[in-house]
Amino acid sequence: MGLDDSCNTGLVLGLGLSPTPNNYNHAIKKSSSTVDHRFIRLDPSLTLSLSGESYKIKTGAGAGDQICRQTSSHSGISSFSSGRVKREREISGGDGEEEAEETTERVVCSRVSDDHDDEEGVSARKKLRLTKQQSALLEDNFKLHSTLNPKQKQALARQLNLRPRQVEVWFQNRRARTKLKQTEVDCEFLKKCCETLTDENRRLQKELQDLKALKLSQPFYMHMPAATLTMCPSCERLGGGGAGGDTAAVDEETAKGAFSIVTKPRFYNPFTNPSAAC
DNA sequence: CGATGGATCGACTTTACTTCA
DNA sequence: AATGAAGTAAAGTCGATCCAT
Repeated sequence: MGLDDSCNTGLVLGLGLSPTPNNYNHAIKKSSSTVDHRFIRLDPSLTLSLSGESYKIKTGAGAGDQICRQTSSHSGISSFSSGRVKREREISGGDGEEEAEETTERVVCSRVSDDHDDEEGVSARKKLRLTKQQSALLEDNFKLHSTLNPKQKQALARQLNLRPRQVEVWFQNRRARTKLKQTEVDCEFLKKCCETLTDENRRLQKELQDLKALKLSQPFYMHMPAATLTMCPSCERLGGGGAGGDTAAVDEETAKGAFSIVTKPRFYNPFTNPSAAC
């Protein structure tokens, strides 16, 4: 398309009705004849993707601890201070924090309680905070495949000491975050495109005005044979015309008027055809 | 072949928790 | 130190879709 890799940032840009590669593995895991259209969409839109996306998990605790260290109880939420949790996270953020960590209870911990998960907690919805280890492992798995089949989910849940549902939710939210992030990147890129095109449009409008003014002030050009006009061969710019405009920008009215200079119809592409450089 | 139910997804929302001024 | 607003992420809900029965 010519828009690809425009900014050399590792972004891959596509435009048109191309399949979005999101969850492609999931889409193609189904029978080849019935590709799930939820994952391969044909959108008439600009698509942009990071070649090596990395998502930074901001928080996390318990780098050195076990995947799940069940502590006090389900009811612990209201009994701890936020300062304590904060400290714990800070401590566990770096390396070699095992010692300090040992002294700190894991305030909120995921646990496997497949059978009677909701019985004790009643309606009090408690918030799981994944440990750093859990997050890292989930992240690694996500890099391998952004969706999980039931077996993978089970295995991962077992490995992480979480419920399969929790693994599933994590992957769902993770995909959502990826998509959101991608949308933001797309948005920024389109904003830049818009700005570039606006600038170019402004420049061309000015050029057009200059040419019109030139046409009015120098009517003798009307009688000059086109062949006598000198032009820059590369950009078709008039060699001795004062305003120095790009004649490709000349509108129909002007084109069929004074300067019978044949110009190639061009579609301006701000990335592959930076006319400003001419 | 159509109906049905379960599984899974994305989209959107709610809520528990954290961070920061 | 306490507090409230804003941000973040886990979890809930809902509708759509696929697939086996």
